[in-house]
Amino acid sequence: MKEQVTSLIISAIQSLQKEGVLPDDCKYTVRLDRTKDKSHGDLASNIALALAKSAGKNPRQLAQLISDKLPESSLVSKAEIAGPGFLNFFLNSASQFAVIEKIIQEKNQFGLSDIGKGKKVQVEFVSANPTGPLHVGHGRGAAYGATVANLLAATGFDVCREYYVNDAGRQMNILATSVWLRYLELLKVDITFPSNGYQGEYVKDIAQSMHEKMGDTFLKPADAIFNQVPADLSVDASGQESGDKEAHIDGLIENARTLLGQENYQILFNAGLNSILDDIREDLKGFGVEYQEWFSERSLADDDSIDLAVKQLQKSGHIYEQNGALWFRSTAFGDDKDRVVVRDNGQSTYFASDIAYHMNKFNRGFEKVINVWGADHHGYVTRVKAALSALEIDSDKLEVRLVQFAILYRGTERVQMSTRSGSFVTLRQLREEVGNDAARFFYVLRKSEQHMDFDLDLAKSQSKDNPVYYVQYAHARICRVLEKLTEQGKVWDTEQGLKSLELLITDRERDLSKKLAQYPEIIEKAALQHEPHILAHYLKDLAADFHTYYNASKMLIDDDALRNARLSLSIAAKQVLNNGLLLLGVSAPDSM
RNA sequence: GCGCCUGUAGCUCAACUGGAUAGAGCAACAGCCUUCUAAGCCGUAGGUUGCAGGUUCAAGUCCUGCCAGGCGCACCA
Repeated sequence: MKEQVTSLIISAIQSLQKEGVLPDDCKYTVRLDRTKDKSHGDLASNIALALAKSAGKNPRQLAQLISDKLPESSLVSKAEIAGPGFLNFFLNSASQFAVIEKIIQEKNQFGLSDIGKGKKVQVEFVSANPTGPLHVGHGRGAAYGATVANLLAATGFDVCREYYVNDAGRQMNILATSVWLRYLELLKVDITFPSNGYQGEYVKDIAQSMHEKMGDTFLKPADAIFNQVPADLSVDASGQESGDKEAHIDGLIENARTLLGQENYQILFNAGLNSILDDIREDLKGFGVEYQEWFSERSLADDDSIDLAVKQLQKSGHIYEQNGALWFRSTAFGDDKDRVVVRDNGQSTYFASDIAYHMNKFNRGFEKVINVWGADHHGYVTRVKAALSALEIDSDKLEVRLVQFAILYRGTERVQMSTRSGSFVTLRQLREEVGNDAARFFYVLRKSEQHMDFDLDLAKSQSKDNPVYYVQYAHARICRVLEKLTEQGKVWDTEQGLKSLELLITDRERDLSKKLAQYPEIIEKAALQHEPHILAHYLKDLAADFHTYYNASKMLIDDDALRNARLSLSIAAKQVLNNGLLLLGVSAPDSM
């Protein structure tokens, strides 16, 4: 509908160009917006304001000229000039209700489009280190990434949802060693658990199952375990600190490796990794988040991708050596300092893996790559983009979305989260407490870069204050009406309903229908801008329009034609609510 | 100190990427249940968009400088 009105404007401008009123070469894009104010009609364009300068006319004058040249159309009942020179279009009522039939025909296809034209897009999200369960911060990234991916798929992009598994590196060694030490505790070895080890209960669980499976295979005496290990951090009675927690844990890792041998160490390492990764997979799946690809960081070392990436940078002269390490000259691409890619001990850094990983992404042919990262990683954006530029990959093809943290509240009380003690609030706890639907909806209710307050009490409450219930309730209400219809021994006569749409004459009916017609544009906008909150807010508004309508007009009335017309409108609303909620990963219940 | 993000009604947030009189929901006040779920609906009130300049027909939105909050500045991942 928008396109058709836009083409009217374009043809008016073209005829003005022919007459020499407007220069032939003037550049313009016709913008046509939905109006906020009903007195401004249904659609408005600022074209006369934008072209006033190149036409050498004042905006209102130009608007009049354009208006005079507008071709006749059955859609538009009138076009008028208003304010500083806006062109306001009023649609006739038949075209306003046409959307109802379209929705009823297209069902769950309504709102889908092919503007993505099958372009390959990757959305990488969550990608939390497999060193412990997902917490509520990851939940926001999960809900955001999954919804963006759904939106892109709905608009015709070829989407790959990917999780980057950090299955290499020091943190994983700390996990493996933590598991081993907990295992040793089960065997009554007298040890003090390191302050920098993973403290969570889940580590003990992994140790327990390791013990059940392997018996005392990994048993070593305490003095060997702590042999030559620097003292751990400790604080004495006067508050004086001594020792070094980092050196302490590194010493323990070293001893674990030598005492256990490569093979046994690897068994422990994999036990920790697999157990936690399985848990993460299961957690995300339960949250309605599915991936096409779980990409292993370790695989990049195993297949020499990292070496290859470094060599390629070397070849193009972006690498230099200093103090025995290899540095990438990222300052040449706007970074504030150069970065090490291979350490003086010959080990490549995490950043080197990241370069190889991003090279790999673009080698797979993605035309657009979206990384969803926690806001604390924003420092990495510049250097990763620098690496892409150095590899002669267009860094604009990479879009990094930084998701801010969510702060949990119970009413007005802030919920403290401490990672230290291992007693953080996990995503699973959140899901159990408020339910998947509320969690998914709340997480995407805010723009991604907005700090967010997540009120647990509100998410659980069954009232209109809670936007999830509010939207779901609208859907359930319509289902209930249909149930009631059946109880009355009647059926919805689709054909009669669609033929009788002109009986829908109230403002509320027109408002609701207008809202429904907006849905495809909303999906498109939310998808292209990668902003799910646009959809969430829209569904809230749609639900509000429906509740208003429901309260004002009774549907199950004796007048067959009007009843079927109203049912058609409501069923269209139900369909759109259903389609929108599906994209958000939220259920559309038949009853509540 | 440098960099990124944020600052909009008492609170939580929008505002179609520069458009018309800045909008919702809570909370406050005032109404609506012999009616398909009152898990809802309808009003009223609430603003110098952190501050100060600038750009233009037009600025919450763009540029500059301040102020406040968050996050980051490793041969860790």
